[in-house]
Amino acid sequence: MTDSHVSEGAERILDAAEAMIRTQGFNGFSFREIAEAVGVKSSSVHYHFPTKADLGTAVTRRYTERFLAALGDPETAPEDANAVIEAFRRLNRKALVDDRKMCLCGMLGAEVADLPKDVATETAAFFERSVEWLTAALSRSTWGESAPPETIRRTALKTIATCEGAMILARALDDTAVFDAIEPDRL
Amino acid sequence: MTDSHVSEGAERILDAAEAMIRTQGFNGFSFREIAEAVGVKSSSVHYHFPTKADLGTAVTRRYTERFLAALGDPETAPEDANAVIEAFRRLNRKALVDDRKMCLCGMLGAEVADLPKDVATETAAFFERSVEWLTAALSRSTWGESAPPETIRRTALKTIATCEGAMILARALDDTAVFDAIEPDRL
DNA sequence: GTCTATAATTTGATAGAC
DNA sequence: GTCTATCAAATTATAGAC
Repeated sequence: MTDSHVSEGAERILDAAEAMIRTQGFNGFSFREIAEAVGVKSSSVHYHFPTKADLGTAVTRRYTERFLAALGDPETAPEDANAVIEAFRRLNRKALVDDRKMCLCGMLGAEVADLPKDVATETAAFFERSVEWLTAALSRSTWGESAPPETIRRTALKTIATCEGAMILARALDDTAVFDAIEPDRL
Repeated sequence: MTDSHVSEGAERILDAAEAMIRTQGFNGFSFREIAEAVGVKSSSVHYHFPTKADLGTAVTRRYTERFLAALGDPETAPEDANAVIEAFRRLNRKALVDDRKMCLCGMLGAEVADLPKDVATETAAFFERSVEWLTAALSRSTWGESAPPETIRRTALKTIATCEGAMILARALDDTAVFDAIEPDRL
Protein backbone atom coordinates (compact mmCIF):
# COMPACT_ATOMS: atom_id res chain seq x y z
CA MET A 1 0.00 0.00 0.00
CA THR A 2 1.14 3.52 -0.78
CA ASP A 3 0.44 6.57 1.37
CA SER A 4 -3.31 6.37 1.65
CA HIS A 5 -4.06 9.92 2.73
CA VAL A 6 -3.02 11.52 -0.55
CA SER A 7 -4.84 11.14 -3.87
CA GLU A 8 -3.04 9.76 -6.90
CA GLY A 9 -3.21 13.13 -8.63
CA ALA A 10 -1.65 14.86 -5.65
CA GLU A 11 1.04 12.19 -5.58
CA ARG A 12 2.11 12.89 -9.14
CA ILE A 13 2.22 16.60 -8.38
CA LEU A 14 4.48 15.86 -5.43
CA ASP A 15 6.72 13.76 -7.70
CA ALA A 16 7.13 16.63 -10.16
CA ALA A 17 7.63 19.22 -7.43
CA GLU A 18 10.24 17.13 -5.68
CA ALA A 19 12.20 16.63 -8.88
CA MET A 20 12.15 20.34 -9.66
CA ILE A 21 13.08 21.53 -6.18
CA ARG A 22 15.95 19.06 -6.13
CA THR A 23 17.43 20.50 -9.31
CA GLN A 24 16.28 24.12 -9.40
CA GLY A 25 15.60 24.97 -5.78
CA PHE A 26 12.43 26.29 -4.19
CA ASN A 27 12.59 29.55 -6.15
CA GLY A 28 13.30 27.74 -9.38
CA PHE A 29 10.00 26.08 -10.16
CA SER A 30 6.51 27.34 -10.94
CA PHE A 31 3.00 25.98 -10.70
CA ARG A 32 2.82 26.03 -14.49
CA GLU A 33 5.94 23.92 -14.87
CA ILE A 34 4.57 21.41 -12.40
CA ALA A 35 1.26 21.36 -14.22
CA GLU A 36 2.90 20.75 -17.59
CA ALA A 37 5.00 17.91 -16.20
CA VAL A 38 1.91 16.23 -14.79
CA GLY A 39 -0.31 17.03 -17.77
CA VAL A 40 -2.85 19.27 -16.08
CA LYS A 41 -3.46 23.01 -15.73
CA SER A 42 -1.89 25.12 -13.02
CA SER A 43 -5.27 25.73 -11.39
CA SER A 44 -5.51 22.00 -10.77
CA VAL A 45 -2.22 22.13 -8.92
CA HIS A 46 -3.60 24.95 -6.77
CA TYR A 47 -6.63 22.79 -6.05
CA HIS A 48 -4.41 20.18 -4.38
CA PHE A 49 -1.92 22.62 -2.87
CA PRO A 50 -3.36 26.12 -2.48
CA THR A 51 -0.03 27.90 -2.05
CA LYS A 52 3.57 27.27 -2.95
CA ALA A 53 4.33 26.98 0.77
CA ASP A 54 1.72 24.20 1.07
CA LEU A 55 3.29 22.32 -1.81
CA GLY A 56 6.80 22.76 -0.46
CA THR A 57 5.75 21.60 2.97
CA ALA A 58 4.06 18.48 1.61
CA VAL A 59 7.03 17.60 -0.60
CA THR A 60 9.48 17.97 2.27
CA ARG A 61 7.32 15.93 4.64
CA ARG A 62 6.98 13.08 2.16
CA TYR A 63 10.70 13.15 1.40
CA THR A 64 11.53 12.92 5.10
CA GLU A 65 9.11 10.05 5.74
CA ARG A 66 10.42 8.07 2.79
CA PHE A 67 14.03 8.75 3.75
CA LEU A 68 13.52 7.51 7.30
CA ALA A 69 11.45 4.56 6.11
CA ALA A 70 14.31 3.54 3.82
CA LEU A 71 16.73 3.72 6.74
CA GLY A 72 14.49 1.42 8.74
CA ASP A 73 14.26 0.96 12.47
CA PRO A 74 17.52 2.08 14.13
CA GLU A 75 17.03 -0.77 16.61
CA THR A 76 17.65 -3.23 13.78
CA ALA A 77 20.70 -1.37 12.46
CA PRO A 78 24.06 -3.18 12.28
CA GLU A 79 26.15 -3.46 15.42
CA ASP A 80 29.18 -2.28 13.47
CA ALA A 81 29.18 1.53 13.65
CA ASN A 82 30.95 1.75 10.30
CA ALA A 83 28.17 -0.28 8.72
CA VAL A 84 25.61 2.11 10.21
CA ILE A 85 27.34 5.10 8.65
CA GLU A 86 27.75 3.18 5.39
CA ALA A 87 24.00 2.50 5.28
CA PHE A 88 23.28 6.20 5.71
CA ARG A 89 25.84 7.09 3.08
CA ARG A 90 24.47 4.54 0.62
CA LEU A 91 20.99 6.04 0.81
CA ASN A 92 22.37 9.47 -0.02
CA ARG A 93 24.46 8.01 -2.82
CA LYS A 94 21.33 6.46 -4.26
CA ALA A 95 19.58 9.85 -4.22
CA LEU A 96 22.53 11.34 -6.09
CA VAL A 97 23.25 8.57 -8.59
CA ASP A 98 19.86 7.02 -9.28
CA ASP A 99 17.83 10.22 -9.24
CA ARG A 100 20.73 12.31 -10.52
CA LYS A 101 19.62 15.01 -8.14
CA MET A 102 20.60 16.82 -4.99
CA CYS A 103 19.16 15.77 -1.64
CA LEU A 104 15.89 17.73 -1.32
CA CYS A 105 16.74 18.98 2.14
CA GLY A 106 20.33 19.77 1.23
CA MET A 107 18.96 22.07 -1.43
CA LEU A 108 16.35 23.57 0.90
CA GLY A 109 18.88 23.84 3.71
CA ALA A 110 21.05 26.09 1.55
CA GLU A 111 18.03 28.28 0.77
CA VAL A 112 16.52 28.06 4.25
CA ALA A 113 16.75 31.79 5.05
CA ASP A 114 14.48 32.56 2.10
CA LEU A 115 11.91 29.77 2.52
CA PRO A 116 8.31 30.06 3.74
CA LYS A 117 8.32 29.41 7.48
CA ASP A 118 6.61 26.02 7.30
CA VAL A 119 9.00 24.74 4.65
CA ALA A 120 11.98 25.89 6.72
CA THR A 121 10.54 24.09 9.74
CA GLU A 122 10.11 20.85 7.78
CA THR A 123 13.64 21.16 6.45
CA ALA A 124 14.99 21.47 9.98
CA ALA A 125 12.86 18.47 10.98
CA PHE A 126 14.53 16.36 8.28
CA PHE A 127 17.96 17.04 9.74
CA GLU A 128 16.81 16.67 13.34
CA ARG A 129 15.29 13.30 12.61
CA SER A 130 18.34 12.21 10.63
CA VAL A 131 20.51 13.11 13.62
CA GLU A 132 18.13 11.18 15.87
CA TRP A 133 18.26 8.12 13.65
CA LEU A 134 22.06 8.09 13.46
CA THR A 135 22.36 8.79 17.17
CA ALA A 136 20.05 5.90 18.01
CA ALA A 137 21.74 3.50 15.60
CA LEU A 138 25.26 4.47 16.64
CA SER A 139 24.40 4.35 20.35
CA ARG A 140 23.55 0.67 20.19
CA SER A 141 26.60 -0.20 18.08
CA THR A 142 29.61 -1.77 19.72
CA TRP A 143 31.53 1.46 19.11
CA GLY A 144 28.73 3.59 20.55
CA GLU A 145 28.42 1.61 23.76
CA SER A 146 31.69 3.06 25.00
CA ALA A 147 31.47 6.49 23.34
CA PRO A 148 30.25 9.63 25.14
CA PRO A 149 26.89 11.01 23.92
CA GLU A 150 28.48 14.21 22.64
CA THR A 151 30.90 12.19 20.52
CA ILE A 152 28.02 10.20 19.09
CA ARG A 153 26.11 13.36 18.28
CA ARG A 154 29.14 14.91 16.59
CA THR A 155 29.62 11.77 14.55
CA ALA A 156 25.98 11.90 13.47
CA LEU A 157 26.23 15.58 12.47
CA LYS A 158 29.49 15.01 10.62
CA THR A 159 28.13 12.01 8.75
CA ILE A 160 25.19 14.04 7.47
CA ALA A 161 27.30 17.09 6.65
CA THR A 162 29.83 15.03 4.73
CA CYS A 163 27.07 13.44 2.63
CA GLU A 164 25.40 16.75 1.81
CA GLY A 165 28.70 18.41 0.97
CA ALA A 166 29.84 15.45 -1.10
CA MET A 167 26.65 15.71 -3.16
CA ILE A 168 27.28 19.38 -3.83
CA LEU A 169 30.87 18.72 -4.90
CA ALA A 170 29.95 15.77 -7.09
CA ARG A 171 27.31 17.84 -8.85
CA ALA A 172 29.38 20.99 -9.17
CA LEU A 173 32.30 19.01 -10.58
CA ASP A 174 29.90 16.87 -12.60
CA ASP A 175 31.61 13.69 -11.42
CA THR A 176 29.86 11.03 -9.38
CA ALA A 177 33.23 9.52 -8.49
CA VAL A 178 33.85 12.55 -6.29
CA PHE A 179 31.08 11.37 -3.95
CA ASP A 180 32.72 7.97 -3.66
CA ALA A 181 36.15 9.51 -3.09
CA ILE A 182 34.78 11.22 0.01
CA GLU A 183 34.55 8.36 2.46
CA PRO A 184 33.23 8.63 6.01
CA ASP A 185 35.57 8.36 8.99
CA ARG A 186 36.47 4.86 10.19
CA LEU A 187 35.35 4.44 13.78
CA MET B 1 44.08 48.96 -3.74
CA THR B 2 40.81 47.30 -4.64
CA ASP B 3 40.14 45.42 -7.87
CA SER B 4 41.03 48.09 -10.38
CA HIS B 5 39.26 46.69 -13.40
CA VAL B 6 35.74 47.15 -12.04
CA SER B 7 34.05 50.49 -11.40
CA GLU B 8 32.80 51.39 -7.95
CA GLY B 9 29.20 51.20 -9.09
CA ALA B 10 29.70 47.73 -10.48
CA GLU B 11 31.39 46.73 -7.23
CA ARG B 12 28.36 47.69 -5.17
CA ILE B 13 26.13 45.75 -7.55
CA LEU B 14 28.34 42.72 -7.07
CA ASP B 15 28.11 43.15 -3.29
CA ALA B 16 24.31 43.13 -3.41
CA ALA B 17 24.14 40.25 -5.87
CA GLU B 18 26.53 38.14 -3.82
CA ALA B 19 24.51 38.71 -0.65
CA MET B 20 21.27 37.76 -2.39
CA ILE B 21 22.60 34.67 -4.13
CA ARG B 22 24.09 33.49 -0.87
CA THR B 23 20.72 33.63 0.87
CA GLN B 24 18.14 33.11 -1.87
CA GLY B 25 20.00 31.26 -4.58
CA PHE B 26 20.49 32.20 -8.21
CA ASN B 27 16.78 31.94 -8.99
CA GLY B 28 15.86 33.92 -5.91
CA PHE B 29 17.00 37.42 -6.78
CA SER B 30 15.97 39.95 -9.41
CA PHE B 31 17.58 42.91 -11.10
CA ARG B 32 15.07 45.16 -9.38
CA GLU B 33 15.98 43.88 -5.93
CA ILE B 34 19.65 44.44 -6.68
CA ALA B 35 18.86 47.92 -7.99
CA GLU B 36 16.87 48.83 -4.88
CA ALA B 37 19.61 47.60 -2.58
CA VAL B 38 22.18 49.70 -4.41
CA GLY B 39 19.89 52.70 -4.85
CA VAL B 40 19.66 52.78 -8.64
CA LYS B 41 17.22 51.59 -11.31
CA SER B 42 17.29 48.09 -12.76
CA SER B 43 18.35 49.42 -16.18
CA SER B 44 21.54 50.70 -14.54
CA VAL B 45 22.27 47.19 -13.32
CA HIS B 46 21.81 45.91 -16.87
CA TYR B 47 24.27 48.56 -18.06
CA HIS B 48 27.01 47.00 -15.93
CA PHE B 49 25.92 43.38 -16.36
CA PRO B 50 23.76 42.87 -19.48
CA THR B 51 22.32 39.52 -18.45
CA LYS B 52 21.74 37.63 -15.25
CA ALA B 53 24.33 35.11 -16.42
CA ASP B 54 26.91 37.91 -16.77
CA LEU B 55 26.18 39.11 -13.26
CA GLY B 56 26.30 35.60 -11.81
CA THR B 57 29.59 34.89 -13.55
CA ALA B 58 31.18 38.08 -12.27
CA VAL B 59 29.97 37.47 -8.71
CA THR B 60 31.30 33.92 -8.70
CA ARG B 61 34.66 34.96 -10.15
CA ARG B 62 35.14 37.69 -7.57
CA TYR B 63 34.12 35.36 -4.75
CA THR B 64 36.64 32.77 -5.89
CA GLU B 65 39.48 35.28 -6.21
CA ARG B 66 38.80 36.72 -2.78
CA PHE B 67 38.50 33.28 -1.22
CA LEU B 68 41.83 32.14 -2.61
CA ALA B 69 43.46 35.46 -1.77
CA ALA B 70 42.32 35.03 1.85
CA LEU B 71 43.84 31.55 1.92
CA GLY B 72 47.16 32.96 0.73
CA ASP B 73 50.00 31.21 -1.01
CA PRO B 74 49.87 27.47 -0.27
CA GLU B 75 53.69 27.53 -0.22
CA THR B 76 53.54 29.59 2.96
CA ALA B 77 50.89 27.38 4.61
CA PRO B 78 51.68 25.71 7.96
CA GLU B 79 53.72 22.53 7.98
CA ASP B 80 51.15 20.95 10.28
CA ALA B 81 48.46 19.40 8.07
CA ASN B 82 45.84 19.89 10.77
CA ALA B 83 46.64 23.59 10.81
CA VAL B 84 46.21 23.71 7.03
CA ILE B 85 42.75 22.20 7.29
CA GLU B 86 41.93 24.44 10.23
CA ALA B 87 42.83 27.52 8.17
CA PHE B 88 40.50 26.39 5.40
CA ARG B 89 37.78 25.64 7.90
CA ARG B 90 38.17 29.01 9.61
CA LEU B 91 37.64 30.87 6.35
CA ASN B 92 34.39 29.00 5.76
CA ARG B 93 33.32 29.60 9.35
CA LYS B 94 33.90 33.30 8.83
CA ALA B 95 31.65 33.25 5.76
CA LEU B 96 28.92 31.57 7.81
CA VAL B 97 29.21 33.50 11.07
CA ASP B 98 30.33 36.98 10.02
CA ASP B 99 28.26 37.23 6.85
CA ARG B 100 25.49 35.01 8.25
CA LYS B 101 25.25 33.46 4.82
CA MET B 102 25.90 30.28 2.91
CA CYS B 103 29.10 29.85 0.91
CA LEU B 104 28.29 31.32 -2.52
CA CYS B 105 29.54 28.28 -4.36
CA GLY B 106 27.93 25.85 -1.96
CA MET B 107 24.62 27.48 -2.85
CA LEU B 108 25.41 27.52 -6.59
CA GLY B 109 26.75 23.97 -6.43
CA ALA B 110 23.38 22.73 -5.20
CA GLU B 111 21.64 24.55 -8.05
CA VAL B 112 24.31 23.78 -10.64
CA ALA B 113 22.08 21.75 -12.97
CA ASP B 114 19.83 24.78 -13.49
CA LEU B 115 22.50 27.49 -13.82
CA PRO B 116 23.57 29.34 -16.97
CA LYS B 117 26.52 27.47 -18.44
CA ASP B 118 29.12 30.14 -17.58
CA VAL B 119 27.98 30.35 -13.98
CA ALA B 120 28.14 26.57 -13.65
CA THR B 121 31.66 26.62 -15.08
CA GLU B 122 32.79 29.28 -12.60
CA THR B 123 31.21 27.32 -9.77
CA ALA B 124 33.17 24.22 -10.77
CA ALA B 125 36.30 26.37 -10.99
CA PHE B 126 35.85 27.47 -7.38
CA PHE B 127 35.89 23.88 -6.19
CA GLU B 128 38.71 22.84 -8.52
CA ARG B 129 40.90 25.66 -7.29
CA SER B 130 39.98 24.94 -3.68
CA VAL B 131 41.05 21.33 -4.20
CA GLU B 132 44.27 22.55 -5.80
CA TRP B 133 45.02 24.88 -2.91
CA LEU B 134 44.42 22.22 -0.27
CA THR B 135 46.34 19.63 -2.28
CA ALA B 136 49.31 21.97 -2.61
CA ALA B 137 49.26 23.01 1.03
CA LEU B 138 48.80 19.46 2.33
CA SER B 139 51.46 18.06 0.02
CA ARG B 140 54.17 20.17 1.58
CA SER B 141 53.02 19.48 5.14
CA THR B 142 54.90 16.93 7.23
CA TRP B 143 51.87 14.63 6.99
CA GLY B 144 51.64 15.06 3.22
CA GLU B 145 55.27 14.27 2.54
CA SER B 146 54.61 10.62 3.29
CA ALA B 147 51.03 10.38 2.05
CA PRO B 148 50.07 9.06 -1.41
CA PRO B 149 48.67 11.70 -3.83
CA GLU B 150 45.26 10.00 -3.93
CA THR B 151 45.02 10.19 -0.14
CA ILE B 152 45.89 13.87 -0.24
CA ARG B 153 43.27 14.52 -2.89
CA ARG B 154 40.61 12.65 -0.91
CA THR B 155 41.50 14.63 2.18
CA ALA B 156 41.14 17.86 0.21
CA LEU B 157 37.75 16.84 -1.20
CA LYS B 158 36.51 15.70 2.19
CA THR B 159 37.63 18.90 3.89
CA ILE B 160 35.66 20.99 1.41
CA ALA B 161 32.61 18.73 1.51
CA THR B 162 32.51 18.75 5.30
CA CYS B 163 32.65 22.55 5.38
CA GLU B 164 29.87 22.97 2.82
CA GLY B 165 27.66 20.39 4.49
CA ALA B 166 28.31 21.84 7.93
CA MET B 167 27.17 25.24 6.68
CA ILE B 168 23.94 23.74 5.37
CA LEU B 169 23.24 21.97 8.64
CA ALA B 170 24.07 25.00 10.76
CA ARG B 171 21.71 27.14 8.70
CA ALA B 172 18.91 24.59 8.47
CA LEU B 173 19.06 24.00 12.23
CA ASP B 174 19.59 27.73 12.81
CA ASP B 175 22.48 27.01 15.16
CA THR B 176 26.01 28.17 14.49
CA ALA B 177 27.30 25.78 17.14
CA VAL B 178 26.47 22.93 14.77
CA PHE B 179 29.24 24.10 12.45
CA ASP B 180 31.73 24.03 15.31
CA ALA B 181 30.56 20.61 16.44
CA ILE B 182 31.54 19.22 13.05
CA GLU B 183 35.32 19.12 13.29
CA PRO B 184 37.67 17.98 10.53
CA ASP B 185 39.55 14.70 10.79
CA ARG B 186 42.81 14.74 12.76
CA LEU B 187 45.65 13.68 10.48
C1' DG C 1 26.34 55.99 -16.17
C1' DT C 2 21.76 56.75 -14.93
C1' DC C 3 17.23 57.66 -16.07
C1' DT C 4 12.07 56.89 -18.04
C1' DA C 5 9.39 54.02 -20.50
C1' DT C 6 8.11 49.91 -22.23
C1' DA C 7 8.01 45.33 -24.30
C1' DA C 8 7.21 40.44 -23.75
C1' DT C 9 6.81 36.86 -20.63
C1' DT C 10 6.07 34.52 -16.32
C1' DT C 11 4.62 34.43 -11.74
C1' DG C 12 1.33 32.91 -7.69
C1' DA C 13 -3.25 32.90 -7.09
C1' DT C 14 -8.60 33.23 -7.66
C1' DA C 15 -13.53 32.84 -9.66
C1' DG C 16 -16.68 30.17 -11.56
C1' DA C 17 -18.36 26.67 -15.18
C1' DC C 18 -18.61 21.73 -15.82
C1' DG D 1 -11.10 17.36 -9.75
C1' DT D 2 -10.23 19.71 -13.84
C1' DC D 3 -11.07 23.26 -16.86
C1' DT D 4 -11.17 28.38 -19.00
C1' DA D 5 -10.40 32.85 -18.04
C1' DT D 6 -8.41 36.27 -15.67
C1' DC D 7 -5.74 39.27 -12.46
C1' DA D 8 -2.13 41.97 -10.37
C1' DA D 9 2.40 41.80 -9.81
C1' DA D 10 7.03 40.62 -10.98
C1' DT D 11 10.41 39.10 -14.28
C1' DT D 12 14.50 39.79 -17.80
C1' DA D 13 15.69 42.78 -21.04
C1' DT D 14 15.90 46.81 -24.49
C1' DA D 15 15.45 51.68 -26.61
C1' DG D 16 16.51 56.11 -26.25
C1' DA D 17 16.77 60.71 -23.64
C1' DC D 18 19.90 63.17 -20.62
